[in-house]
Amino acid sequence: MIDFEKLKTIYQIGKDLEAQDIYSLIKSAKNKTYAPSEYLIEEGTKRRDIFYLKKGLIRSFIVNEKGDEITMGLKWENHVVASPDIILHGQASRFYFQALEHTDVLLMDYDLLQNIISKNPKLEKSRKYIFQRMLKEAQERIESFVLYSPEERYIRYIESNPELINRVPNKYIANVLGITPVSLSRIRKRLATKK
Amino acid sequence: MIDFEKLKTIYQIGKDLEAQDIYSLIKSAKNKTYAPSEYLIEEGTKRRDIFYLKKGLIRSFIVNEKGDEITMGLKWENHVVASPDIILHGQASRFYFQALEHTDVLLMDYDLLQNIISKNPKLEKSRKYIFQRMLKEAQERIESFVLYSPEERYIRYIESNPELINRVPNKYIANVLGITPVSLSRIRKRLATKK
DNA sequence: ACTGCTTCTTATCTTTTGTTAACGTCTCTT
DNA sequence: AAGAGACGTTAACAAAAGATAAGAAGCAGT
Repeated sequence: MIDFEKLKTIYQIGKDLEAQDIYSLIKSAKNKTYAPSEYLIEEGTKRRDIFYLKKGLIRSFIVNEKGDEITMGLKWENHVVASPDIILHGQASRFYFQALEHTDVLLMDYDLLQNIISKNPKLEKSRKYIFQRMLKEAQERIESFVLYSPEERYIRYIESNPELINRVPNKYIANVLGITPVSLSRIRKRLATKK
Repeated sequence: MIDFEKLKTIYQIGKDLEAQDIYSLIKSAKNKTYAPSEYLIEEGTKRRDIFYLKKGLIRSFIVNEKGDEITMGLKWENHVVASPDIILHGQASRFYFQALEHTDVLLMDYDLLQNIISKNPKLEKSRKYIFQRMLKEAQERIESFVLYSPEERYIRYIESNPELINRVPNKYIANVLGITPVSLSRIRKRLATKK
């Protein structure tokens, strides 16, 4: 039976695909849904899943020595999500990936995906595109840490992601910016009184 | 005439290549040498060069509104160097890339390289490998900003790159860590007196 | 509607960082 | 050999951030 939902998503990810390529992907990808607070990936997992976010919001966090949860990243619609520990290092994930909203994903095994891509040259363009986009995001984030103060970082973050402030608790945003929630609260007050 | 130096380097980058692939790369790649303080890439450039560092040390920096040079990154042997503005954003480079030591590189046009890779499926493995390595590096750097204090960041940086401290002025390392040279000097003193 | 929990803010205090400037040391140049 | 720069350190002060705790506001669940 044809899963039109899935087909639509895959078609959006990899344009210019041939029927055979699309079929390969559909066969191995799975739709899945997560309720708020459910985990896509838990700490210690080695399952090499990679997720494409169709709808919803995911936070990744790590539990430090003190037992505090530190939010590393926030991802939403059209982002690709995977644990860098598993995919890039081949280790068990130190991170949790948790849905903050009702979240719809398309997921598949990373190695299987890479195999399919390697056997379907047309897909290489998509792989290159996704890697480049991830690198671009990472690069920009590093820049923000090196070049800007926490206050400037916050201004830039909400300016480039204005929808987020209504979807995510500030304490998570503080972590992403590399500061404490208390400090973010003070920054917000400074900015409010300046204007 | 055969350039054995070049051949050797290319062979190290892309293992399992066929003769035709190697020939494609050799034909388009160029060896180049830079003296200390020479620029590989200058601000404003759009030349889509990508460099493989055979020997030497490169710092990338940006000049901010105050006119200060902020060092964004340091790269040395076996790293791949390119301007993210040019390669990932298609814009003119905001960064300078400057040799700090006598530096030997293999360079080629990025688009040409991508073309060659696309036409030589065997090379896809190398592309994937390089992208993954760059992502891994970026990911780890972001982690260090989110999870650790400047002091911890410094300790980790010199522990994982012990050779660097003797090759690079501290003021550049301070920038890379997202702090001022004065602050790094204080951190170094704190660490020295602790022990 | 009430209770409990989470989030955000505010306050206080300590620690760290940024800023600016001065000083010693070292290197390179002339 | 003298002078100029570059680099690292130190000092002094202001500004910001971390840590901890307490209170207010909002939300969820019963």
